[in-house]
Amino acid sequence: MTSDTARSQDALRAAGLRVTLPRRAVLDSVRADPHADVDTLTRAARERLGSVSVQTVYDVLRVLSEAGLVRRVEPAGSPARYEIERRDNHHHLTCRDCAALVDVQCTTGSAPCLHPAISHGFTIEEAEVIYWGRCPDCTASTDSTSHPTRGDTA
Amino acid sequence: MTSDTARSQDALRAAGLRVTLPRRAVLDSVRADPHADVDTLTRAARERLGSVSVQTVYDVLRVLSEAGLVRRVEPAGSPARYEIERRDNHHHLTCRDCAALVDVQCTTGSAPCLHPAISHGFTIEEAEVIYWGRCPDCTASTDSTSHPTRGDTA
DNA sequence: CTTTTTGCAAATGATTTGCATTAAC
DNA sequence: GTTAATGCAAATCATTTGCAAAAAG
Repeated sequence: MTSDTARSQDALRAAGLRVTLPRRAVLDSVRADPHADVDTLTRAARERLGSVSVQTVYDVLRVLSEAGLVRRVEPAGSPARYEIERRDNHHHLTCRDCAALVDVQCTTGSAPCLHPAISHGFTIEEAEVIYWGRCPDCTASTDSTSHPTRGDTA
Repeated sequence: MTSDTARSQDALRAAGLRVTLPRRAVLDSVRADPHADVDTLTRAARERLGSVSVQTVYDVLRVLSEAGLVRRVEPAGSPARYEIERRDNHHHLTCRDCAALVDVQCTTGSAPCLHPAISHGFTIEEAEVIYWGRCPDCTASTDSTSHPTRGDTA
């Protein structure tokens, strides 16, 4: 028990973030329940703390995501879910009906592949690939310069 | 002009859908402006029709998506965008700053690949892969039987 | 003429914002 | 002591729902 909390504390320190009870509780909760959504994480954090506001959980998750401690998974049509960032290039398998979400580790090394090593019994209908990055304009204006208003569509 | 509208009319008929002015207008608009969002499509459809309600555009897009005529692209953090379904296994490149969205055609045939043939000048940070399908439970209960409430998390 | 589609208004639900209070460093 | 984090309420924004009126087959 203490070990997990200590681990979270170390992770926060290592990331240069202030160590607070809500941050430790949320990070512990993400570790304890991978793929939990904000609502679930709020309840889990409350069990550890007594009380935390939903907005604080949102704030903590945003900070942890930006710091690279957690990864936000946001399949279209269901609320965002969170997992500990493992930097292992794993992907996700999700159910169109019940929104179940499981990890998939690819066989082909670093490149995503169409047939995941373990399909977990899922019937796979589609592999959705989205490459995230910066467009030429935003890459150019990345340092401090103002970039095109978020929301513009190309 | 007439050719596009006729094409949409044929596509609707072929899909077994009723042909209505809003449906033709929205389908034409998607063809004319790939990756447009609901708001943009509503304005475009209004230019063609005089008036359509936003809710109708939503309804039409849902119907067209279900019929396989259009494909919904929903990168996390920006409103859904739509394109004509081409069934060509192409993927998307999106900008974290301005949400620009462009198509990517992979070189490796049917399997998604990490380095898109044409990067369009984007700085690529991450390849997000989500496999869509049905989990074992939902696969089992696919025919008429009720399935687990949408929203359950695994 | 029967079924589907449209339009409107209101509801929903996840997420963000602004600001005063409190806690970390 | 300063700066940053929390809590609360209210706002936002995309999207859905319910139901009456209109149009398609």
